[in-house]
Amino acid sequence: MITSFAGESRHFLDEKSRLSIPAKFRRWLSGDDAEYTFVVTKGSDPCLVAYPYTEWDIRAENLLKLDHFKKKNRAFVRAWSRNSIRLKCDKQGRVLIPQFLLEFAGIKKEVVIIGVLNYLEIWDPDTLDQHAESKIPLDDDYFEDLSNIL
Amino acid sequence: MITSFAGESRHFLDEKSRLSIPAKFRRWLSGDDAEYTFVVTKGSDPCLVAYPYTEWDIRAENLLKLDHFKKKNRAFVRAWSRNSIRLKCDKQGRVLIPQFLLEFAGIKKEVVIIGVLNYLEIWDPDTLDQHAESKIPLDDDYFEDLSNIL
DNA sequence: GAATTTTCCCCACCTCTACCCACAATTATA
DNA sequence: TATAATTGTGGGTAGAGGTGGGGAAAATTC
Repeated sequence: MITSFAGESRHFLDEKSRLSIPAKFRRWLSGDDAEYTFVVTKGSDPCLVAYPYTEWDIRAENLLKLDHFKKKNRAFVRAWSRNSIRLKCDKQGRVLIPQFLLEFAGIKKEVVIIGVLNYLEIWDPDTLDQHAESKIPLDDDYFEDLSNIL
Repeated sequence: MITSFAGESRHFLDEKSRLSIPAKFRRWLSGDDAEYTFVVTKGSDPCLVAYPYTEWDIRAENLLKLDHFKKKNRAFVRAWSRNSIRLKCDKQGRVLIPQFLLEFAGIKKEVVIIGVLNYLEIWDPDTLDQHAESKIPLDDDYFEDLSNIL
């Protein structure tokens, strides 16, 4: 069994741009570790993604194996790494998300946090609505592929 | 778990050409060691690279294994070694980077410091933009290869 | 050996972070 | 249902971090 997130919740950035991580997610993110450390980065969709630190670390270890004499690899690792921010909740369970990440996701005040299996997604509500509206067509072929794994 | 750098931050050289190493990177660079010693050298890209001393040492050990009867190897090791400068932060967490290294990276006043897993990169912002813009094409084939390790 | 330059320690200042406390709202428990 | 515990949010404040600059010590040059 994997540690998995589920559900969503709605929050607000406070005056100081701090974001409360919902308590249930917070515990999942950090495991039993009381440090509440995790990694936030840009998602493939216009949202932010938060990994438990252990998840991120596995990826980092793998990227270390890439041949750094190849320019492509250096470029990829650089891009991947510079957007990944290691965050720690304060004693109230809040984190300060860097401005450039908030801007990337178009987050102003209101925020939707979605648990997606082994990571969290952090969305601006409007962006999320639009994104969901532009319904990606899930056709028969797609479900046929899915049926192999579900 | 590895000590790994992530994220980036922006700094300025002060009047005396001193560069503040961001506190979070500083701690990672030097491990538990309070001496804040690390090694800076020319990167493979037009930037400077800073290794924790232990990381640099591993590389040095590996280079020792090269066959020194081969001219190419001697030339490479010589170039690599003469550009590697051991630096120590002052009590304010700043280092004085030699002029020839600043020139190599085209650094004038503003600086971007990027954490890349097991080392730091130090860039001139404009150079970095151009370098990122000249997007090394990361095509589908590339990501297909990547998916094996991520 | 004197003069100049370079390096590095120290102090000062301001900003930003993260701790602390507070409290309302919600959820859990008796 | 009443009470207690947890959670989300607000805001004050101490301290850490980044930057600037004076001046002593060390190194270099003349």
